[in-house]
Amino acid sequence: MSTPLPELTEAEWAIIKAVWDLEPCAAPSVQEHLHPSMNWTYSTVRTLMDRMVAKGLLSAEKIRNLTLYRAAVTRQQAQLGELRYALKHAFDGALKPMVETLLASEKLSAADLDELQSLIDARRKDSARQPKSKR
Amino acid sequence: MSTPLPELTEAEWAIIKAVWDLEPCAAPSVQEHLHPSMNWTYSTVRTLMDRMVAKGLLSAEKIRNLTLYRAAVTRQQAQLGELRYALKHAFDGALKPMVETLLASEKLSAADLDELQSLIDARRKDSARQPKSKR
DNA sequence: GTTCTAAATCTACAGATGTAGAGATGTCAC
DNA sequence: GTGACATCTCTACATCTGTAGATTTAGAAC
Repeated sequence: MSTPLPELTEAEWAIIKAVWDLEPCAAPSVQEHLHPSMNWTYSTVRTLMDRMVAKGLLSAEKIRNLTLYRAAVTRQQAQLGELRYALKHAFDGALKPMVETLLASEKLSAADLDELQSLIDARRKDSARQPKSKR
Repeated sequence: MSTPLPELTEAEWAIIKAVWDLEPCAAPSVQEHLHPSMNWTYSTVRTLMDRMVAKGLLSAEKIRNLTLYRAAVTRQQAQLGELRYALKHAFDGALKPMVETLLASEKLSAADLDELQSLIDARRKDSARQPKSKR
């Protein structure tokens, strides 16, 4: 737990998703991969990627005149970072209102609800196995 | 469908929460209210608030030499904006993985799980009453 | 009216972000 | 070694964000 869960900008999300798909990869590949959706030039992509390396979101390894990039945070970590941000600021850390808002705002099929149901059930078993951590 | 759900920075969250608490209110009150936690000067608070007015997050009404501020987005809207951002970028719009991550990452008591349970049940009833499609 | 003061206005600046052009350099093919 | 091409490096600039000092103004108190 060194890095304190990142929050990414939209541009950074686009880049890191491409990197997750392509890694290890060079900047030109990422640029090509994103070109249809983002229309960014090589320079733009490269600048973003280097700034992300500086921030610890990507790692770069230089081989000859080629720079290979890799993600330095996992998808899980990035997802969690975003969730935590919302949880902390929009909901003052209270999980239930957050889930409530989520459930209320999205259209969910009965099947979706079933799946959520089983997530909760699974969770319940876990807690049973490992009784209340602390209180 | 007026404002397309906002995303707020940390500073903006601090301000708008104060405004929700105090509105209608003048900038000095907000500054005082936040001083213990944020330690911002009046200038800082005022600048932030005026920028938020420009963005449509707050509204301002000038009375004599006093400017009264109000929130221009509801707590719900702001919360949803944050959730929508996470949902869209971190989870590509897929709700279930998002809830799953949330449940997996937070420590939840049996009581919490019960509450989530009843949220889902309530949701299920709604869907039943108003079968799929519009809402 | 002069002073005090609360509130406002104006201006500024550093750092982050989005975006990209221009030029340098390494590599391969002859 | 000369080109052609791929890739990199450097620099730039506008906008947004966090932060705040300096100056001005409107109203209150004498």
